[in-house]
This record gives sequence, structure tokens and C-alpha cells, in this order.
Amino acid sequence: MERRLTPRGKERRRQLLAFATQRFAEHGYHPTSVADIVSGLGVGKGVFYWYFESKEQLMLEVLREAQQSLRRAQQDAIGDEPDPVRRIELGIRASMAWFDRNRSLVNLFQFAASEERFAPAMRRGQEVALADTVRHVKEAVVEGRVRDSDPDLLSHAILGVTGQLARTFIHERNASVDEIADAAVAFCLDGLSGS
Amino acid sequence: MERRLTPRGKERRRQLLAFATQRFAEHGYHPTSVADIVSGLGVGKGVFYWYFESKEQLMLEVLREAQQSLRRAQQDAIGDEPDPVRRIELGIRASMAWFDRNRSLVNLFQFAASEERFAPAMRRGQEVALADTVRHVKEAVVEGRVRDSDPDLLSHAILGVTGQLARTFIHERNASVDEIADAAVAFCLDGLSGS
Amino acid sequence: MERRLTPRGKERRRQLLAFATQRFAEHGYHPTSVADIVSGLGVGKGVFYWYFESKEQLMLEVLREAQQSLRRAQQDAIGDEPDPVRRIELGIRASMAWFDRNRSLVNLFQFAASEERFAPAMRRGQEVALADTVRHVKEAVVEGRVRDSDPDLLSHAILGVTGQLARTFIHERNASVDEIADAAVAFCLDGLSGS
Amino acid sequence: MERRLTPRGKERRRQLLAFATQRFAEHGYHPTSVADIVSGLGVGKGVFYWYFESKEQLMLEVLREAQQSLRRAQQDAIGDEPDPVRRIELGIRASMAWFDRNRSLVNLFQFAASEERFAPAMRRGQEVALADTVRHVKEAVVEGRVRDSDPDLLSHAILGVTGQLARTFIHERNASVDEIADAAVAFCLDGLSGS
DNA sequence: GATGAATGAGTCTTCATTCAT
DNA sequence: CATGAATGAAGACTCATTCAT
Repeated sequence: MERRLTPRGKERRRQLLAFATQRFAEHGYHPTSVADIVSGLGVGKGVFYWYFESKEQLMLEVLREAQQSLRRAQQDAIGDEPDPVRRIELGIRASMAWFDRNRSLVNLFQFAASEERFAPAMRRGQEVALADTVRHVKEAVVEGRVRDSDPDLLSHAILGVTGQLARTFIHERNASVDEIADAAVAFCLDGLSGS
Repeated sequence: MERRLTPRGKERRRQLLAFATQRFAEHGYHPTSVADIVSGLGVGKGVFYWYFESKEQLMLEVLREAQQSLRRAQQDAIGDEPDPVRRIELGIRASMAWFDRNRSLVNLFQFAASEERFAPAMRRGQEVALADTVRHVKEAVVEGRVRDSDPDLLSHAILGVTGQLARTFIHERNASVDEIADAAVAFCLDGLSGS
Repeated sequence: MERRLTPRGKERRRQLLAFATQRFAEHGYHPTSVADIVSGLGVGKGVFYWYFESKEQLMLEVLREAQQSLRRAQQDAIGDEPDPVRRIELGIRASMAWFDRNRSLVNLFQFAASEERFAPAMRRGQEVALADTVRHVKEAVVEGRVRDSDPDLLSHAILGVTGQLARTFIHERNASVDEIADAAVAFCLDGLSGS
Repeated sequence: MERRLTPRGKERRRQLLAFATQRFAEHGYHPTSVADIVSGLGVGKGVFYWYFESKEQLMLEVLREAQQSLRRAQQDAIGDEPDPVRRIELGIRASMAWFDRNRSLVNLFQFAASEERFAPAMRRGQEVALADTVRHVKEAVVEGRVRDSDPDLLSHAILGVTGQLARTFIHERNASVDEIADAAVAFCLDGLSGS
């Protein structure tokens, strides 16, 4: 593999990746056959295997791209904000917005995390994204803005809240992102008790 | 379908359900074939279709049973505790303990939630379990122990924290349940800020 | 695998094996598809995989059976003949007759010997058959009836003569078996020089 | 086809032929794809079909070249030796040496002989090489040095011994060529009986 | 001359489901 | 009730060959 591609080739590859991403996200990995993908693009079956080693490899690439995109969205939102707590908040809001824009990918992430073949890749991706949060949390602890508890645990808790609310209220109920994001932020900062 | 079963028949059915649950949980739904299930029990393929309409129906039943079991564990733990906040805490701890005892089912839940065919069933099950929490939250709000925010959102947030920590730290890292439960409870009650 | 088969099942298996043997022998391994085999028997594709693990395993079984059959023919012909030189002769004649009766298998043997996946099996089978010849040769050497040379080499030479004459004159030119067998025996016993 | 090639074109063609020969010999005809061949040479797929009509034609050419090379080796070794028996011996030794130098081609020959598409070509090639031996044998018969039997049969027997010993002891066991050649010569001249 | 791209029929294999016994 | 047998659509993947550029 590792082909040198002409511009036209690169374009085809992008097409395939994009189309497959959409299909995987909307119909699921298993229900989407390679035949679906190529016929959806109106090309021969061989084209797929010219650009990708296997359906599995393609999926891995889809996941990688999506995770990168999510992370970039978070980083873009955070910018160089100096306040670590504010950075956490911005991260949550950015994630929620991304989830909103990429609703169907949430499902795909969930599936991937549950399947032996893709779980490791998901884990790796999450660890990267998590490391950012951990950094903010640690700084906030130093500043005395957050109680001194295992930053890994705290970060995962944040992630859990964000993910669950996104899944439930955005993906499934079509709610307004901002409200949900507000709720997530509030819960993460103050829990049930409120300030 | 809806057969009247002899005691021996009921036993057979239970066996199939139990074995399938284990297989689905450990290897996944797709990788577990009906042939695996019946040959694992040393019976013919006809047996399966005598007791279950299809693989899909079986899965649905597996999911229903598991969700019931989780819910029962929560209710048993809560008993008739009068303090609503304490009830929330007991619920979290009971869930965490159940996740610990049924590690592999967590994966199955995640898969089921991501697959069109099973997502509705998962949703329904979760709604039932969530209704309990919502009740506790509402009471706590009335008592002024929890800030007055959408109880549905709050409950989902709790669920998100619990689920994420369970998945990450129990299922994947083999951590001690109690510590994780403590962390989940603390986060849910006080968020990042601490009391 | 390793199924317990009903009489009907055993019959089917035999059918498949026999039909596949014929096809492989007449058309070759690669040109014969699993689809050819099952459709030739008028059964569904699944039937094949009910009885055999893979096309490759089937081929291995075909080869094993054929080699066994050849060896049995040799042993039957030799019986308990006391004279070792006569035993060699009987072996050659029996082989030649078998090659005649199973012309197309000769080709299959040749193919199998040339293909990495089947060569080891062929080698093992040949070693078994060769051991017999080696025994006769050794005895004949002891009796002074054959010159004292490496029995392994001598045995292979015998095999080479027999095989080549069979391939050329029986398989390809449809010659009379007995004449060819006479020639092979004469050459093996006396070489070019004659007595 | 039948292109007029520039010197550079001829060189390309030779390269392709040489590389394909090596691949076919080492990995087999079927397992070697056209893509393997061209990518092994770092050229595009079009190149292949510029110089060769098809994979099959290429194989045919590979076989022809190899058979020619073998025959040339035999003729070179024989030179103008007047003694026909000696010529036979020299032919055997030359063949054995060639088989040693081109071990992997032996397999390819065997495969080709077993495949309908290539068998005729193999046969034709062998007939040519055999005609030489037949000539020597006939002369030897006239001189009374070899018993008066069908020269065709005798020649094939010689070829059978040589081929089998080469395949077994050189190709598979890495034995010394000279010893094997000695054994082949001795067997051909005197059979089992010895002089 | 040469390249990368595209084709599509064909390969082996899997598996939920049905059925005769 | 239960079994082993059978079905056949569907799946992922391969590869010789052709073609536009």
C-alpha cells in the first residue's frame, strides 16, 4: 500500500472516505457493505481496494479523522485562554457543538468503542483528547479552583457528562445545543449542589 | 411463538439465554453465531429456533434481562431510604457495583445503543431506570438540597458520569470499585468545585 | 469441525469428495471452484462448508485418499511374496496399473507436488510409499541380488522411472499398460545395459 | 503484438521476463500477480501489457526460455563426444547440474506440466530435448552397447530417473549434485543389478 | 512509451434461517 | 422436542485486463 496518488486519485480517495464516513455513521459499520460504498459512488468494486487495504482499515481511518476533527474543534475554541476553568468550559462547549454538527458520528464512536477491533484506536484517540483536559484540571487544582482529586478521574467525569448529554439530548431529541452545553458546564463545575 | 413450555423446556430456554448472554457480552453480538450458541450447549440448531424467534429477538431479551437486573440492583440498594440525596448516592454505588460484576455487559450495552435495531430497546430501558433518578432529584430539589434545574438533564448527567467512569476504570483498567464509586458520587454531588 | 454424521450425511460427504476428486483431477485445482462442485451436485453452497472446512482441506483429503489407494494397490499386489526383487517388480506393475486406472490423478499429484500448500502432504505420502520399496531393496542387497548402493536413491530412481513412463505413455499417449510396465521393470532391474 | 522495440524497449522486456521468471519459480504462477511483477520493477501496469500480451503468454515465454537454457546446457556438455553412451552420461550430468543451478524452476516445470494451458508447451519442449537422447540411445543400440528396446521408452526412463533424483535430492534436500549425478548415471546404465 | 486509475466478473467463505426425519 | 442437513443471499476481497491522460 502507500500509493503515490495523482490529484485525481487523491480526490477519489477523499470521496470514498467521505461517503463511507457518512454511511457508517448513518447506517452503521456492519450494515454498510463495500458494495454499498462503491455503488453509491458509481464506481467499480476494485476502486475501493485501490485506495484502501480493507474495510477495517478504512473504518480506522474514518475514526482517526473524526477524532482529529473533534480535537481540533476543541483546541480552536480554547485558543490561548489563560483561565484553566474557562478552558474546561470552552472545551465542553466546543465538544457539544461538534457533536451537534456531527450527530451521526456519535453513534459510530459508540459502536467503535464497543467492538474489539476498533476499541484500541478509540482508546488511543480519547487519551489524546483527554490529556488536554487533564492539563487544564491540574492547573486549576494548583490555582485552588478545583478540589484536589485525581485529575484523570475528574476529566473522565467531565467527558462522561458531555458525552451522555450530547447523545441523549442532541442526537436523540434534537434539543438546543446551547442549553445542553450550559447544563453540562454547570453540572461539571458545581455538580448537583450548585454553587 | 409464545409457547407453553414444560419445566424442562423452561430450563433449556434459560440455558440458552444465559449462554448467549455470556457469548454476546464477551465476544460481541455479530461475532457470535447461532451455531456457536447451540454447539456450545451441545444441542442441535433446531433447539434455538424452538425457543427463540430469531437471533435478534434473543438479543433483545438478553438486553431486557440485563437492564432489569441492573435496575433491581439499584432498587435493592436504595431500599426505603428516606433521604433523596442519599438515594442518589446509593443508586450510583449500586450501579457501579453492578457494572463491576457484569463488566462485559457494559460493552454489550454500548454496542446495542449504537445499533439501530437495538437502540430503541436500550432507550426504553434507560428511561425506566432514569425515571427513578429523576424522582430522587425532584424530591431533593423540593427539599432545597439540589439546585433547581431540569431534573432530566441532571439525571442524565449523573448517569453519564457513572457510566463513563465504570467503562474506563472498571472495564478497562481493573480499578477498585469503591474508589471509583466515591469519585463518581463526589463529582455528581459537588462537581469540580468541591463542597 | 469433526462432525458426527448421519448415514445420509456420510453419503453426501462421499459424494462431494468423489465429485471434487474427479473435477480436480480433470480440470485442475484452481480452475475448479467450490461453486462448480456444489452446483455439479445440485446442492446449495453451504453444503460444502458443512462437510469441509475449506477448499484447501478438501484437496488435502483428496490427495490423502488417492495416495492411500495407490499404496493399498501396491501392497495387495505384493501380498506376501518372499522374493524381494520380485516384490519390487510387482510394486512397479501395480503402480503402473493404478496410474492407468486413475490417469487424471497423476496430473493432480504433479500439481500438488508443485504447490507450496500441498507439497508437504505429497512428500509425506511419498515417503510412506517409498519406505516399502526401500525395505525390498535392502533385503535384495543383503541377498546380493542388488548392488550395494544407497537404497533411498535406488528407490527414488525406480519411482522416477515408473512415474515418468506412466505420465508419458499412459496419461498422454494411451499406450498399453503391460508393455510400459515391462519396460519399466526391465529398465529398473538392468538399466540400459541389459542383463 | 510483435512490436519493433528500441534497444531500451528490449532491455525492459528482458527485465520483465527475468523478474517474472524468478517470481514464478519462487512463489508459483498463480500466487504471482501481474501487479507483483510490475511493482517489483517499479513500473506502471501499462508497461506489462505493452511488452506482453497476457500473463499466460509471458509464462509460456518463461517456460520456453528455461527449456532452451536446459537444452543448451546439455548440448554444451556433450560437445562432439563420439561415444554415445558417454554422451548419455554427460547429458544426465549436465541436466543434474542445471537443475541444481535452477532449483526453483524445477517446481515451475512440474506445475506447468500439470496445467492444461501449459502442458502442451512443456510436452513440445520435452520432445525436443528427448530427441537428442533418443539419438544417442539409437546409436548405442547399433553399437550393441545398449539392449535393443524402444529408444523412446529408454530415453524417457532416463529422464524419469534424472528428474526424480533432482527433485528429491537437490531441490528438497540440498544434497551434493555430483553424488546424485553418479547415482543417476549408474542406475541408468546398469539398473539395480549393477554391471 | 508509460502511468495510475478503473473495471467487474469471479473467488472463497459465512450465517441466519428452514426443514425432513 | 430435537437433530443434522440444507439453503442461498450476502460478504469481503482479488486480479487480469483495459483505458484516459
